[in-house]
Amino acid sequence: MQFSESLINWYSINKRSLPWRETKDPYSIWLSEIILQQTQVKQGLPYYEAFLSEFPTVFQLASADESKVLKLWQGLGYYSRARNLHAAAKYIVNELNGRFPSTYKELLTLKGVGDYTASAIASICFNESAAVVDGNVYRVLSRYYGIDIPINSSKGTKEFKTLAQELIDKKDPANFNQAIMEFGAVQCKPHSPDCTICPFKDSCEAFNKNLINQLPVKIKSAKAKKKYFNFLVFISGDGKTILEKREGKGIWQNLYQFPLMETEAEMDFDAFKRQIEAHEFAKDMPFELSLYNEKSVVHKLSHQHLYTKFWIVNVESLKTEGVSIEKVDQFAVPILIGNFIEAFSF
DNA sequence: AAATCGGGGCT
DNA sequence: AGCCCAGATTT
Repeated sequence: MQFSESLINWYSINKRSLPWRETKDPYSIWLSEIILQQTQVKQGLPYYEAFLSEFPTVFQLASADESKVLKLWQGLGYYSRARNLHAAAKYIVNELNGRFPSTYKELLTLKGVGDYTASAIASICFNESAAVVDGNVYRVLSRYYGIDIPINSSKGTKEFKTLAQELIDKKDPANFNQAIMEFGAVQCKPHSPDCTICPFKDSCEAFNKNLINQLPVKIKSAKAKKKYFNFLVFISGDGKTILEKREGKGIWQNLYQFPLMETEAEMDFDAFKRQIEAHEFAKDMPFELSLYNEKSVVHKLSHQHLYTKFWIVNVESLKTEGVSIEKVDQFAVPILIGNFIEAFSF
């Protein structure tokens, strides 16, 4: 039996039961693929259910406000996915009359849809022989064929795509693609896979040369930089606080946060009080400062470690409009802020 | 080619 | 602490 055939056979026996495997509706598949980018099934599953329930078709998604889409996405991370999902939905409804793109090439024109996602939708929904190459596929192919080209080098990206495209079962691209990914997720796991029960143990290069733990090879990324975040949690006498929308570049675009003061180092109470006394907002505005967390909350992102303190600033009244405290939980916020709001409960 | 963009889970 | 996850986009 050929590699592809064995793989599909393995899949038919071992595949997990997942909601997006019960449909070929391109909108549903698209939604699942965007949610699952760099996201484990367990984490993405409740979001998939929530989105499909709130927005059953691309038309409802297109009609929604972005703020609502981001609120539903809250906690999942990589928020450009939500913004691009929404923009693409509007494009499909307004420019394509709601007709979903049906080829790899057309799918690539959607915001947030790259090589992997276009291949996934084209194969699963439209039977196109476009090979997917995700983290699972890199791992399975690099081990089975003993390929040590770094998977995140430009050469590696091309080579693995070419190899996957050669292997794909053109009679059943949908099942081949899902089979190789599922095999990577369930059997050919990153850490200590049980190779003794693997159907490919006889022909797997990495297993037979004892290279399972060396493959795949990946170029290391730079270490995360430390940042020091100080959030000002205003509380006014009439029960309001301040939330600001994050604009421009950087993390958490279009999400809300308490006014942020970033510092070069961790701030203690006296130093921070002096700093904000000198700040614009404090002019003719008496305030009482207290520190919510003496120990910084460390929020770890891929490229930043955020050392965070929440400063409670009690004032009589706000200079700006502000937000009623009971409405705070209607805003989409980073989970770092959301956790604070939940714990503090005003 | 390298950096950026989240958050959770696992070792 | 380091690595991975049904990657895409920008620099």
